[in-house]
Amino acid sequence: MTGRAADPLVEEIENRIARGLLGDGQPLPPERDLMAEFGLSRTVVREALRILSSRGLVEARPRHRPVVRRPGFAAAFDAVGGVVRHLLRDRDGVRNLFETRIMVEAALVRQAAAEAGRDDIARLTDALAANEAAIADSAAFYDTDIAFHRVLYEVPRNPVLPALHDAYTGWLAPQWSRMPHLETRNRRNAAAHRAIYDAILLRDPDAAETALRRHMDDAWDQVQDIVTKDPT
Amino acid sequence: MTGRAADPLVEEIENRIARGLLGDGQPLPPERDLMAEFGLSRTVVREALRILSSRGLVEARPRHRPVVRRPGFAAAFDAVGGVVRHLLRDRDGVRNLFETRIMVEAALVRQAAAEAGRDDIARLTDALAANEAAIADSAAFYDTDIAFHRVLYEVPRNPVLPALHDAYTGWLAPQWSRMPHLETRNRRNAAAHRAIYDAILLRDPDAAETALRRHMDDAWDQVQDIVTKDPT
DNA sequence: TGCGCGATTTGGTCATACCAAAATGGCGCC
DNA sequence: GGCGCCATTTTGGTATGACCAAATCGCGCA
Repeated sequence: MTGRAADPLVEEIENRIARGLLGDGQPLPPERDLMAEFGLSRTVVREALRILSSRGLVEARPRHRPVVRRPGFAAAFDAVGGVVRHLLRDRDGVRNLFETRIMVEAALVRQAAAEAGRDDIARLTDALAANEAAIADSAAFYDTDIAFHRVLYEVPRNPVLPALHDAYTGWLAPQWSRMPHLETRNRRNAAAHRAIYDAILLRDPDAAETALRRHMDDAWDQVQDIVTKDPT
Repeated sequence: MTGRAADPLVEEIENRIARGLLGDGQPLPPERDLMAEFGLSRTVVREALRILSSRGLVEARPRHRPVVRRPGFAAAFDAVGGVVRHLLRDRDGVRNLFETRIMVEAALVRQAAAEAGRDDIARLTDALAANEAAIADSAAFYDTDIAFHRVLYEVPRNPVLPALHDAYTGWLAPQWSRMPHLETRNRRNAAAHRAIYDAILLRDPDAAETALRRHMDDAWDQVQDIVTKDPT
């Protein structure tokens, strides 16, 4: 395919990570050792490290030894961060992404309404209580708001979904943080959360989806005018 | 944050691309020009180019000038390809990813049943007809199968979704291609497509979702035993 | 006008050197 | 004897310069 000299090294390290020879959190061998072992120049070794880093297999903080990361789906979403932030420069990009989030969460609340277990309900209850208790404190409200939504992503027990939630919130945070945080807003959002919660308790997927969509559309209205007057 | 010397250069090129100074498909200036313009060593310039490449902003084929690519959401999914392929090495990874696909497509068929327009229906009709006409030809059936599903991703008019579909099919293709292609299977799958199609025509989201889930679960059964005995 | 071949450009790799930050290890102090 | 501080070593980041091979460009020829 490519024919890069770094490819064999990349592949070898990938294999070692997959086999567990290089465990999670363990530092990679020094670059000079790698060039000795593979007979490659440092240029190529560093090239390989950068590729591994961009794939999320290795975490390369500036002046530190690269650290092995057995990648999870979170690493995957990390890898797209750069592009996505680019796509969020215009309002359409933000809207498109947010629409997919609405779609996903609509599916999630339907699923929660249909098959949430006892423990899922319990965690939803706790998250909602924490959220309502934080209405007066906008910073805390923001956190508990996110936490409430996150519980929805945890219900299906699929590790892709919590990672997706983290990605969504991380990407959209810059937009949302510019939204004015008012107690009346908080109260409104907490009420929306409760509506979703109630519908799930009632095992009513349609009502849950309706409540979720109302909530998300409302949230969109809150930020829309702000996103519009984006500089740059 | 990082303090890399390459960062200013990366940022500058990102800005030029965002501003349109560097148009889509246009080759980037030669590395030697960039080092002259920014007073950086070629090492750093190449580092910057690799970063841009990993972000999908430039397409760097091995021996060619890097080409500017105004990134779309497709580029984003491209960027994750490496990690995802890693995560698909074990059966759980495949299952987790496929489950998200089921969830997304379930949401899509619901939406299609609820609000597909005349043209959407027309394209679904055509795609289904093409699929049924290809039952005897497994290669063609595979293509038209994908095309039928793709129409579902196009209904919401959100560019993220077709890109997601391409990503799904690309990632899962290695697993699916090892599945035996039999005419009886094709007939079964085509029938499932028709069931989904009928439910959409009837404007019945619940029936559409049920048909879709049945179809996808069936598809999973077809590959499950194959995925299991993955050699690595 | 179109094509082919050679000169030039340009990306890929290598070798070396130097710097600064990080890791290391030993020394002295408590 | 244990713990923290400092000098040494290790190691990643960057700069230079050179060479090769492929890609590109341009000139001349048919």
